[in-house]
Amino acid sequence: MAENQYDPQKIESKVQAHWEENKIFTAVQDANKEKFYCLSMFPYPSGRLHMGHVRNYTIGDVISRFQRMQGKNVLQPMGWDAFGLPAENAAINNNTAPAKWTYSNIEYMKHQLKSLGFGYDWQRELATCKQDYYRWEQWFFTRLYQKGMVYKKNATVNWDPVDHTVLANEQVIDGRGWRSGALVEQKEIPQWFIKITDYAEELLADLEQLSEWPEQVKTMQKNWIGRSEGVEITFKLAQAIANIDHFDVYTTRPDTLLGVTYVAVAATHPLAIEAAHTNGELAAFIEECKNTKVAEADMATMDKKGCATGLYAIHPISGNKVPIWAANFVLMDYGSGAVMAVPGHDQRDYEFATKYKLNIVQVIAPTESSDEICDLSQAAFTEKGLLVNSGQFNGLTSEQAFDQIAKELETQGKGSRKVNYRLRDWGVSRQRYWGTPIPMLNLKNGESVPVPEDQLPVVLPEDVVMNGVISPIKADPQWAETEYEGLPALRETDTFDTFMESSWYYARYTCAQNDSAMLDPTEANYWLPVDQYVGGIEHAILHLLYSRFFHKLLRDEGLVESSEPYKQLLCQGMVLADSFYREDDKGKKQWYSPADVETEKDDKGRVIKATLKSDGQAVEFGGMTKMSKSKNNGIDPQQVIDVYGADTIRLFTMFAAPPEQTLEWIDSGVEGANRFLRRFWKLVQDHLENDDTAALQKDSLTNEQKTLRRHIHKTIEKVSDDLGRRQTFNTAIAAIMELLNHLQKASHETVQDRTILREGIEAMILMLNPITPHICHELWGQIGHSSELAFAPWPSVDTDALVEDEKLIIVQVNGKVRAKMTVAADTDDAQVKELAVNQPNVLPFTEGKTVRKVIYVPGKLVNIVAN
RNA sequence: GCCCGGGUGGUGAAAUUGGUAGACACAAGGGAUUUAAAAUCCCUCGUUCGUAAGGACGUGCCGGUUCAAGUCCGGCCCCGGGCACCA
Repeated sequence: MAENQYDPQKIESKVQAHWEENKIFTAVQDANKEKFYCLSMFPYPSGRLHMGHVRNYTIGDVISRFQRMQGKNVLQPMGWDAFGLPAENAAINNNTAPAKWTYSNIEYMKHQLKSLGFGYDWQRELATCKQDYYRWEQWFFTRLYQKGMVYKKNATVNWDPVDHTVLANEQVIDGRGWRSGALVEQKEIPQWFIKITDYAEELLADLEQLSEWPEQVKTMQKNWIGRSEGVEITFKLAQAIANIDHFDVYTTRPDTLLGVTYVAVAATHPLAIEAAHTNGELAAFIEECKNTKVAEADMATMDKKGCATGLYAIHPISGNKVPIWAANFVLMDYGSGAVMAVPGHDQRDYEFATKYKLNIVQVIAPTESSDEICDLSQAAFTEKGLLVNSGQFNGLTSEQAFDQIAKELETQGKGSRKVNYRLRDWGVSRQRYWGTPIPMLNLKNGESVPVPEDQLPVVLPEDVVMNGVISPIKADPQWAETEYEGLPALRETDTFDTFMESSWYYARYTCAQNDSAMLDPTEANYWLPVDQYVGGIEHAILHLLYSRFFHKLLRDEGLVESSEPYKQLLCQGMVLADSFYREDDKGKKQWYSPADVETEKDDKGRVIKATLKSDGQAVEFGGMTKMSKSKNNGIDPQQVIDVYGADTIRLFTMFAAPPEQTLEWIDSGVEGANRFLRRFWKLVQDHLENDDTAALQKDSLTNEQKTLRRHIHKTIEKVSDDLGRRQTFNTAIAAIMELLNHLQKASHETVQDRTILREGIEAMILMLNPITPHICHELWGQIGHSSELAFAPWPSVDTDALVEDEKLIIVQVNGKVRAKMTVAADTDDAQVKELAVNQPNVLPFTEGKTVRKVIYVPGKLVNIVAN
């Protein structure tokens, strides 16, 4: 009997060994099969897998195995997004080196991935922190430099004035440095940029080709790129200052130009800085503006403040003098660092003008209104309309005025039409250690040149000591010293943004071991583009946009032929968990794992009280947020794997919710998934006790047998559609569960009964294989197959089995269900309506009323309209 | 603040093109089996009125379109993601 028990640990290690020995998931080019490249976003090796990883990689594995059963040549690789900030912090906390910490995490997480039974081609494994990977990124960057795609300019960073270091946005908490507690300042430092804006138009236009991407993601990208048509206008200064006699602004509403009553420049704009030399108030204001975080969300929500510069500009059309203000909401890094202000027709300008008592002039009147005056006492009028108070342009519509004013400015040489993008060039410099060294040299004469190809890679030393403040390669002056054409030169000590590595890893997998080129064109062009990409929705903009951009750069370098990297995209919803913290005196938050916290919830499920189990004292509730290292709310799947096995956690994860939906993790329910697998196991064992079967006699089936076969084939039809087209794994599993319920209740008295039961069992094994491959592999062998289940063809639907003799029709009166009736499938429409109207449960609701209309939705529903 | 999602029983969810709201599970309650427990099997399970048949109400809130709305439209509320140096 013991042999008959479902023992996941035993089965899973056996089956995983079988896959490994037989190299089932090793992918090689094959001209006879259609290729299918399935990719899941690679993990940051943070230490252990969390539920978000399990969800992501199970989805990818289900799709890969499903496609393999469709006869495709499947490539599914895995690797490590190994550079990044957490390694530096962990190194400090654990008194180790980032490299050592990272490699040991990779080792552990790789073991976890293998124990979950994911079918990866491990021969293609890569880690971005290894020089055989990043050397090609360095090489490619120098190519981009030579093409003029790379430039250096000043950009703003968060500066910790105590630690003398640059902070990531995440390291700024309530405006203070997370270690020092010092008020963070904005600082301008020189950084490298890649001209993604050169590709803005193509990145926008090519979204059209991505028919298998979620609309939501395409909309987000489109809005991020933010194409607008407007006019760039030159304002002359009334009086030049320090050789500056003009500046430019960009507007999408040139029709409101005559409503400009002031202009606003960034606090760090040269005009503001020059004016501050003789204006103490302004100098103080500029100083104050330094104490904001650089994140856009902070800029948008802060109080809008300004200070008059004392300078004036000449309005390009009216010739009036308008004051120039410095304002904290104008970004120097974006556009020209100056904006024109139309308080009558822009809400932000309106609020600013009201606060500082600046003029508000109406120049647009509502089209529909007979009265040309609109009420500007409460808010700006921001819609388009007819021009007023605009001299020669009065009476024009906003659209006509756009053209006329643009034309006038162009004629006078004071402006021109311009297409503008919200998208900014990609700043790739980071002042951190654990990243790819930027392959540039700084010469004595101030020039910068790329590291010559024969000196690549610039290797990052791995055996270092972190002091938590300064990057080890910045701390060691000798590291940077080198020569260029016989002259002393200093290496760049900044490293790349880690988005650089994740922007091209999908391509490198096609030839991960190649040490003679970035990409092998025959491999890359065989496998690319990725057919299915799976990853978290939180990457919908930045990673996916950078990656699309990089693909176009690779194309233009002649390394790939396609224009887009990812054909189909599935954005899995995040796995969320409660988060809890305590704040210390400095305001620094200490996060506690939900596993260590006891909560009380109100009747709406909101947390009203939370206490730490270890000391019984209160902790603050930080909301339900995405599982992450930084909030310490990742739930470790290892315990579930240890207790129930990989198949159970895979099944439960896929069953809990549709893949795109946010999932609030609760582990009750895991038990149910395991129960299902045990029932499935038992069904097969019971069948094997008497598996005497014969060829199916389709024309001598009883009604019960016909019904069971219809269940089997309807399930195959639904599961094929759910796994293939809809990618709703939860409903596929529900359908298979229903089928198990039917098979369990089915008779196995006759040979014919057992033959149909076996048909159902085989279909179940095949359909569950993508989701729970270990148990399926084992049962496939037990029922007598010697073929490899991973390559078994997907079951096909017998359309004869689907035919139904009768249909269930719902009968409504005025939209409310009053009866249900079963009619023969060939009953004609008039007869169905007649039957419906005369249903005993219908008559009381139509009595005394006139039947106005009878609507029949064929095969489904009759609605009788009566009053 | 801006952009993108989401909100359905005690819980996770289903309803695919506007056509039976709650499939499939979890939890709970009741029963069978067992010396006992585990495991397994059976039944009940949106709220409410009713002995029952059946009725009324019900998909975050308010309003609209339609024979028919969880689904479409308008306005709000709440929750989550992203906002360019977390990955």
